[in-house]
Amino acid sequence: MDERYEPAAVEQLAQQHWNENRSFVARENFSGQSLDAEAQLSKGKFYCLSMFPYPSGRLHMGHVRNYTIGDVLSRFARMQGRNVLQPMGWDAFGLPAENAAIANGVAPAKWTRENIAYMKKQLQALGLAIDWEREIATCDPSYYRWNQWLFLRMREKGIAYKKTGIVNWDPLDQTVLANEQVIDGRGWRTGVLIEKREIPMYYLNITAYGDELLGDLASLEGWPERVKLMQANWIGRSTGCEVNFPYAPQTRELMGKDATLKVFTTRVDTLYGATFLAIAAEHPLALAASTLDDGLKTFIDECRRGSTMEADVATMEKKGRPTGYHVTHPFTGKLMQVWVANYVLMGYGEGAVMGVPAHDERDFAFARKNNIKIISVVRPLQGNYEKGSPDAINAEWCDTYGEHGITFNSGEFSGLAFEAAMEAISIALEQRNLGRKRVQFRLRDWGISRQRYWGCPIPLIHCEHCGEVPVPEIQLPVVLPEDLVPDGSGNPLNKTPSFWQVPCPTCGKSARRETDTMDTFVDSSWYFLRFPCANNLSAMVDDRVNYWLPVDQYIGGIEHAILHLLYSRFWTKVMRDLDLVTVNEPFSKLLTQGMVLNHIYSQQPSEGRRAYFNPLDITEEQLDGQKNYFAKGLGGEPFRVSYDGLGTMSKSKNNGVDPQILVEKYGADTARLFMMFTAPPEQSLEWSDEGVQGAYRFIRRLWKVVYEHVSLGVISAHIHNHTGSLSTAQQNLRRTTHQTLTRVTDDIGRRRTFNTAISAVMELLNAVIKFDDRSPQGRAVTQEALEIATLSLSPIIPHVCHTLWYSLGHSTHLIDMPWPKIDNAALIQDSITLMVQVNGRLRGQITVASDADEATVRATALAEPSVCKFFSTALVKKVIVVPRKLVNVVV
RNA sequence: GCCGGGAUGGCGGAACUGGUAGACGCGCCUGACUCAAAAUCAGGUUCUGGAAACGGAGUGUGGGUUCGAUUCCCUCUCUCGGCACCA
Repeated sequence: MDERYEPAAVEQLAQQHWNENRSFVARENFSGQSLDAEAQLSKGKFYCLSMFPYPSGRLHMGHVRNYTIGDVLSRFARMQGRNVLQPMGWDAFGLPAENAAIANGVAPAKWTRENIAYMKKQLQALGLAIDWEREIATCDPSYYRWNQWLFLRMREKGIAYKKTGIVNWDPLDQTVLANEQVIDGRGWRTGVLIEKREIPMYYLNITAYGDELLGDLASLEGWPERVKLMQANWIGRSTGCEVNFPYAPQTRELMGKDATLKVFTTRVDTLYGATFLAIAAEHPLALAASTLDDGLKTFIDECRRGSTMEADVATMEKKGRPTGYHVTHPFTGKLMQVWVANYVLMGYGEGAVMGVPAHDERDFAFARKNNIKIISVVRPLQGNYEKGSPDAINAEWCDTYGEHGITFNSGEFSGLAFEAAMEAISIALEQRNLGRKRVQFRLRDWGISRQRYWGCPIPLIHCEHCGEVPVPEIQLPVVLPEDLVPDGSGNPLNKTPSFWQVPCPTCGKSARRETDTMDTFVDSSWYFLRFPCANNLSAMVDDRVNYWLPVDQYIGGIEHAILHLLYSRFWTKVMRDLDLVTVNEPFSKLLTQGMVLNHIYSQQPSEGRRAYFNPLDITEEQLDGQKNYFAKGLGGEPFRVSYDGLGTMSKSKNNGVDPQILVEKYGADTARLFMMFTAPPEQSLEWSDEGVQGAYRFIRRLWKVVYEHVSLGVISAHIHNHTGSLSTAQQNLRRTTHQTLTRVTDDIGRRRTFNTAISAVMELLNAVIKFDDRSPQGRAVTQEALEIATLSLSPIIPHVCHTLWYSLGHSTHLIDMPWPKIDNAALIQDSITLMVQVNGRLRGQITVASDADEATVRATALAEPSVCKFFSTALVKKVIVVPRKLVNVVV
């Protein structure tokens, strides 16, 4: 064993051993319908999956964190005797490749594949226990052909269908922009005002699975509650009522037809309080009205220019304009104005809402602003409204107005509680054919068409004669040409006739291939189903998928808590309904890791875009009691920049730390140890350069302690280790060793708090250093402590432990070792220390036999001098004894 | 705006089921080694009064429940993630 710890050499040695032995290649042990004997004997499979990365060019710290967590759990499970699969792949389609093409003129395919090659090397340098033989990239035709194949199956079943959708249109570049490419309503490259366009798109009917996606959340016991809650709120199932408001006579005349305006409401109990209707700018009625009124047309155009992002809609000023149309109240027949309002979205419900100012905060504000009548029809369950009736002229909104209460002022439906009112009114509406009870989801169908090049082609052909024709299965995959270079002016596929000029599969006449590609969420919605069968070229999945699925542990960023996870659950259920998989849910356990944060420094130049500076290039100075920050200019002269707080590491904020530098300087083990030690996995992690040094120091200390121990000659842990023959100090170290093992086993296996597992081993190492007993018994106890430290750290810092294991005298390989066993005999303690409080304040401590009864504990506590000086025994009211923890004397 | 998290020393964090607040690490201070520095080792380090013994205060804010609250309940503030075309 070398005296010095040389990470590069140690890591190369371990990785070489794993590679030569193909240590991480997973085997199914699967033959036909039943598992073979070997698999039955083992403790079962463990499919451990970390979210696959987008190949952006270089690994970032979030990746290191994500993949280290997965690796620790994989290696731990392996030591516990599980058959482990830990695969890796690439989420390889997407916008950044097109942006790189625009910036550098390099083809997205080339850029992406080069990035994959580089990042793969980086991942391998981290020593992850990955089965690279199952690697997949979503941009490979052998992968995305199954996107296309399944899309066609969905289309046959009506799950995939076509309707129009709204996109951001840059009129100068003649191109569709993603939301992130629209900044303050303008195109990111052109700076011109963005327009909305309604174009035909393909949708997946995820709302048809709404009830199941919601209901099955309950079965996901291994998921964090907060993620399930977020998904449930996102799905947003609500029971309500559809109400049809008949057109008023003069509106019937204007429209030239007799019809109703349909709305959806969850508060039909407030129907008598409805005083107006509000419709979305895209609503057909709004469009009809705009032809008669130029002012309205201007307003509608303005609304349609506005953002459709929920966050923007919710915060913008609520504006509206009357259409001039009227409808009548279904029960009272009163005339009601129809308004166009910018806060009503066409995509939700019916694109129209009934306005009940007295009982809805948004309607209240709208009515006040536009002088619309306010009528209260629900009173609180108890008492009266605190600030008077909401329809008082000067009333301010208060939340009680929106509560469920008792109806009044509602004709025959007065005096009913919420549920009863909902029921009675909806039945009455149904009888009049003017409405019905209905379930509505907040969840919308999933639009998957993208007017972009770097994605999976949608396998359809448009023929003038035959309409929309699916590409025949035999012709799949529709291969994306890889030599095109987007220039920002629309999808280059549209300019490539060799791609879109095809004969119609049905009639053979000249036809046009669909040039839209699929949302990249499609690619990531089933990749976990492909890993088990990655080498199957003739089917999307095979029986192996049912051996490995569900994923036993899924690990990924909290930012994916809703969309990616919901789409994956949906896709899995669709595949189940097509008899392709048997599982209902793809992921049994989910660990949502927090983001990796770093400081952000920036400066706003007099013109142009804000410039961001890497924290490494920032110097700090105290000036007038305030911190000032400086970056260096091109000539080396410092200039002041502003500090913008903490944010996730990102290219755009220039606050990333390159893990490569870390690995080169300290080695992969230090990088892994730091990431696991600094924060528990679910919390966000603040970057700290000093912390890395600390991790490195710990590994060197561990190395040194083992070195000093083995220089005295190797000794077996099993010799001289019988509790009876050990000194108190020796017994104490053995107890610490097995207490540490107990903690680490629980911390990694159940709690997934790697930081506390590591600190437990640090404490053990500190105890070993203090112990320093060179007697044969002492050295055997030390040997045991160091072996357990090495084994229990091996999932976290596998390379250095690989070498230390040999150094400790073993000829076996660490990677083949099982998790060590806890020796319960070593844990036994004769006496324990209890805290003693007086009136809840800590006043002293006592030591009692560990099996002392309550009376003894009580007596010892009351006799303790540091305690009884705070009271006179006669005044003791109560003594609370918490077994094995504390005594509280109440006086 | 809505939905979901978070807030504990100079810093990252620990305290798992309501029972010793600050484990472990970083940083800093003192000392040892050294011509010196780095590295390493030993000791100290929540604030505050005190020479010490021993007290007082203290887990974002304000309130509540309890013998006892970082932990449970309510209020507010700040902050992070998501909001459907970033992935």
